[in-house]
Amino acid sequence: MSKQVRVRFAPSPTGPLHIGGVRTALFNYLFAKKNSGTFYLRIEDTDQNRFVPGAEAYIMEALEWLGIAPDETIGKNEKFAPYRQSERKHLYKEYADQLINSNWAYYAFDTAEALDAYRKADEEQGKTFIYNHTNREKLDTSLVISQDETARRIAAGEHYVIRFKTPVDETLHLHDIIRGDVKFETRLLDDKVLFKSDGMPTYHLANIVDDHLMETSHVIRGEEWLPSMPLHVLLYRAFGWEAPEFAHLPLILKPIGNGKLSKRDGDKLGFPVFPLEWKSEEGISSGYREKGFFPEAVINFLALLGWNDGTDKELYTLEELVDAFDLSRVHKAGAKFDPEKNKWFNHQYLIKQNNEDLAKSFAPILESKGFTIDKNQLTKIVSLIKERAHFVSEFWDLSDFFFVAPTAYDEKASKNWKAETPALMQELISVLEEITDFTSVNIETLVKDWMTKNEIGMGKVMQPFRLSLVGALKGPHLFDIVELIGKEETIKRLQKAIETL
RNA sequence: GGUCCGUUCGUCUAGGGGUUAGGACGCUAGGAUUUCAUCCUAGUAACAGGGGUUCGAUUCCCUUACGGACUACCA
Repeated sequence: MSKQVRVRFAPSPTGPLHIGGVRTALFNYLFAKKNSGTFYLRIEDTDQNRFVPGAEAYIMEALEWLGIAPDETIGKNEKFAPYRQSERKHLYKEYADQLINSNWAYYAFDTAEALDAYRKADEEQGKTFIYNHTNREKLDTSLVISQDETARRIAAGEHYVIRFKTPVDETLHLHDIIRGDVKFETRLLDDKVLFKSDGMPTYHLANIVDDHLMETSHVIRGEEWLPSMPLHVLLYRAFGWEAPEFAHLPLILKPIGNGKLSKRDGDKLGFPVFPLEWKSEEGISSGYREKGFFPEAVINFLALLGWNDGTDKELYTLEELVDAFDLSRVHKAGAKFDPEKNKWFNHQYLIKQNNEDLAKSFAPILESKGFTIDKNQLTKIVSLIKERAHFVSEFWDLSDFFFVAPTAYDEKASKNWKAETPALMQELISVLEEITDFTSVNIETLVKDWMTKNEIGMGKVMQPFRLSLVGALKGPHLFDIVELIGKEETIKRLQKAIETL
C-alpha cells in the first residue's frame, strides 16, 4: 500500500454508541494500526434535530474504556480541525456551489409537503416516487427555469435544497474490499439532497468533503451504507477527487429471531448492547462496563464476530488482533450476537486476571456489605473462586461462607446427616483442636489419618463437614476453606451444625 | 414494490472442485475433584432447494426460496 493509511470512525451524536458502532470503530482501529496508519474520530452532527447532549462525550469515553481511542480527534492532535461537522458548516456551501457551477447539481424548490403529496399519489397507484432524471425536469428545479429566475427566487428568500444530478444512464462497476465487485445502474438512483434548506449539508455531502479534506484513505463502515456507495463514488468524480477504498462491514443481528440487533433485545435477554451505561428520560440502558465485562473481553468477542484469521485461535490481545487483522477476511454475511459466548469470553479474561487486581475489584463489594478483609486473605479467597465465575459481581455468592457462617442448610444435602453424624463431627472437632500447624495441607493429612485409623468412610465425614461450613455441597477444596476461616470458626460452625441438624 | 448484499452444525466460523466437511460456544454423557465450578475425554449437529459446467460439486455459473440493508431536507 503506497498511500498513507488514514481511516475514521464518524458517528452521529444521537445517543449512546451501539455495539455495532463499537465494532465498526474497532475494525477501523485494527486496520489503521495494522497498516501503521492513523485512526481518527469525526463527529457527524449535521442534523441539529437529532443532536443529543452528552452523546459525544459518551462516544469518546467508550472508545477510551475499550482501549481503542482515536489518534486524532477533538482536543487531540488536531491536524485537520475542526472534527465536528457543525463547526465546519461554513465549508460545505462552497463545495455545493462548485457542483452547481459544474452542472453536477441543481437547486430544487419543492416543499416537503409537495414531495409528500407526490409520494402519496404514487403510492396509491402502487408506484414509488423517486426524484431522479425521469421527473426532475417536471419538478420545481433550477433545471427548468432561467438562471436569473433561480437567482431571483433565492434572493427572495425562498427555501431550496441542492440536489445531485445523477448521470442518466451508466453502469457503475464499484469495488468493495469485503464484497468484491458491486454493480449499480445510475438510472435507478435518485437525486439525493446534498444541501438542506436549513443551511446544513446532508450526510452525503459533508461526508465526502470531509473524507477528502481529512485525507481519508479507506472508508470502513456498516453495510447499511452500501446502497450509498454509487452516490459517494459519483461525488468524488464530480469533484475531481480520488476516491478512497471502501469496505462495508456485515451487520450484527439479533440473537433470536430476525433483524438487526437493537436496544430492546438487550433489555429482553438481559445483556448490554452499549459499552457504557446510558441514562435518559426513557430510562437506564445497561453498559458492558457496569455489568462487569472486561474491555478486552468485549473487544475480543466483537473482533471475532464477522472476522477470523483462518486459524483456530480465539483468545487475542489487542496487539495480537492488530497483528492478525485482515480486512479482506471479513465475512460477508451478518452475524447473530451470542450472549452466551460473550460471557464465555469474559470468563476467560477473568481467569487470566491476577488475583491481586481481582481482590481490589472485589473489596468495594465486601465493604458495602460491611466487611473489611485483609488484602492477602482476600487474594487467597479470590484465587479459590475465580474459576467458577463469569463476573466479579458473582464473587460474593461464591464466597459468602468465608465471611459469614451459614444460616440455613441445603435441604437435599441435609439428608446425608445421619444418626451417627453428630458423634463423628464431635470427634472431628477434637481432632481439629489438636492441630497446631493450621494449614490446608496439614489439616488434610491429619484429618485423613484419623479417618483411616478409625476406618471411617470419607463420605461420612467430608459431606457433613462441608455442609456445616458452607451450608451446601459446593465451593472450593474443603481444607482450603478450613484454613482460611481458621480453627476457632471451623469448630464453631461444626458445633452449630450439630445443634441444628 | 424497487435496488443492492447475503445463505456451511442451534450460534460464531474454517475450508474450497475429489475431505471421515475442521474448531469454538451451547447442550448431553463419561473421567476427575468424594461437593459445585473449572479441567480432560467423548457425543450431538451443517454445506437452503432446483438446474447446469465437470469424470466429479459444498466449492464455479444460473435460478428459486429465504434473510438483511437501503428506498427522508436522518445518519
